[in-house]
Amino acid sequence: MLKKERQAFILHQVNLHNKVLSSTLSQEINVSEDTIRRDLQELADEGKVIKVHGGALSHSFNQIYYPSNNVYSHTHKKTIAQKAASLIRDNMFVLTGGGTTIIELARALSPALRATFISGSIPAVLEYMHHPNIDVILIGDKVSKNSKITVGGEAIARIRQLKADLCFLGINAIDLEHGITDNDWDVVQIKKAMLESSKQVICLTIAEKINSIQPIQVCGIDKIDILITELPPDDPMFEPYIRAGIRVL
Amino acid sequence: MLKKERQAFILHQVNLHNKVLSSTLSQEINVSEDTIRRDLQELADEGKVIKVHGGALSHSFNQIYYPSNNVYSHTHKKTIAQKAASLIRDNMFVLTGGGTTIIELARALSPALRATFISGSIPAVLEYMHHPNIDVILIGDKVSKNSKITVGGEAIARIRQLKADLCFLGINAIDLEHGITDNDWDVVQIKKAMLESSKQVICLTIAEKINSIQPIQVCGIDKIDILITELPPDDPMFEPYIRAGIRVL
DNA sequence: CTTGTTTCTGCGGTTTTTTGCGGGAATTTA
DNA sequence: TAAATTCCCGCAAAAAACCGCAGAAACAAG
Repeated sequence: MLKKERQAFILHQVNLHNKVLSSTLSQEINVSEDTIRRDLQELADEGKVIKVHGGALSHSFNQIYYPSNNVYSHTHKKTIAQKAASLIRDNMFVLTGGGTTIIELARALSPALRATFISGSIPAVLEYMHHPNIDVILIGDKVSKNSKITVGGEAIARIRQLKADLCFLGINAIDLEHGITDNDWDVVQIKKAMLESSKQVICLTIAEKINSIQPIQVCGIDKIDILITELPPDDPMFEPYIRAGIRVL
Repeated sequence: MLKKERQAFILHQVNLHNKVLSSTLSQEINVSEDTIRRDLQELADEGKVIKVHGGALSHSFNQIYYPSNNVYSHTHKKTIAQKAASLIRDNMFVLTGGGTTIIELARALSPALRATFISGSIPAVLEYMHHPNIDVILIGDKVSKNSKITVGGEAIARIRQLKADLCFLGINAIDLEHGITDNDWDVVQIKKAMLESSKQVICLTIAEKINSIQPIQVCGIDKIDILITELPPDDPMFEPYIRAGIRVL
């Protein structure tokens, strides 16, 4: 069998099944695994396949990746994400909501981190999936198209069964008197369940949203353990919150 | 034998078999391999064949095996998706797996369609979310990074609670004797649960995967109600499947 | 028909390509 | 952490390609 012919066959298999194993191919074509590996390397150099440990993947399958950079207050959210990521230790169970700040958190995670992330947010799960050492648990239920998270009784029941180490919530409004508030009934129910099911509750928000109010309450400020914004923790804005027992980062 | 005559014969062989070996040609025509090589070189310079180490290939070879299209068999999958979409009626409950064909199905849905889609595939759910009148139910559990669907006992238990009208499965291999087969244990478990939880099972695949085998069995062909490929249903390839009681579209 | 020229072909020797294999490094998995 | 895969590097053997070259064949013209 000619080399080109063999490579064509391999490419065919990759495109057909989205993945191939070097061992299987070497048996099918009756050549050594080294040869297969060299072929895969060449095809990968030409951009025809994606070479991975043990075989290769189809390029088209993995290409659902969108770098959304034009997010409001993007740099602010990045600094928030950095601070939040520093709280996560190996082998922790982390419960997260949705929202752009959480997405940034997902991107800020160290590749070396080994942890389990649980979320009902589809964009967040997409990001977690790209990390090498993170286990991702998706909470199922009806998908809310606005917020892109799963909502409903089933999701809440699943969350109630958990006891996570950390819970990260991107919040829309926080105020001393009314606590965390939001504007979507279903999402609020999920957030409520999440913060009840976690040992520590960490709220992420840009400073703009501090001291603002939305129609529906998620919880009082007494439930919050840590508050993270893009500002340094000694900003005078935070004084009343710190007095209320919240740690600010 | 004249040189021109010999080259004409070689070209004929190349076009006939899509490939020739210098060694066999030299035996057939009774000339030295050097002569064959010189002939192939000339034909290659004229653009008649593609010379490779050990022989030569026809141009159609490259057209067949190196498709210029970005996504492999993309147009095929679109026609499959069209046929599949035509089966869905308003107010149906539809269970779907993952894979590129299912993504195409999601994109082929009429904006006017009102239905409920249930899936554990994250890319598929992303597509369903974009539709105005579709309710999306996400099946939760641990996320398999390879296949981008949720897998595990929790997901299977949720699927078992359902009885959907239709179940669409993108399949990787189907064969009369071995039925539907696949190569990922967890995914196979999910697919098994899905086809048990649906009144009708519809398999989507490009025709190339017909009569191929993968290591793990999903189900026998008796479980399949409808089979959809890009080919017309009267293609002789389908005869044994139709005799086995499968409706082909 | 002969002769000089050009083209073609096979052959020996050298270079390049391809492939399998051994062993150690790196990575994954249990 | 240890065991098992898989990868990577270099080597060696086999196959194929390349390079001249010389003899054979073809061709043109006197």
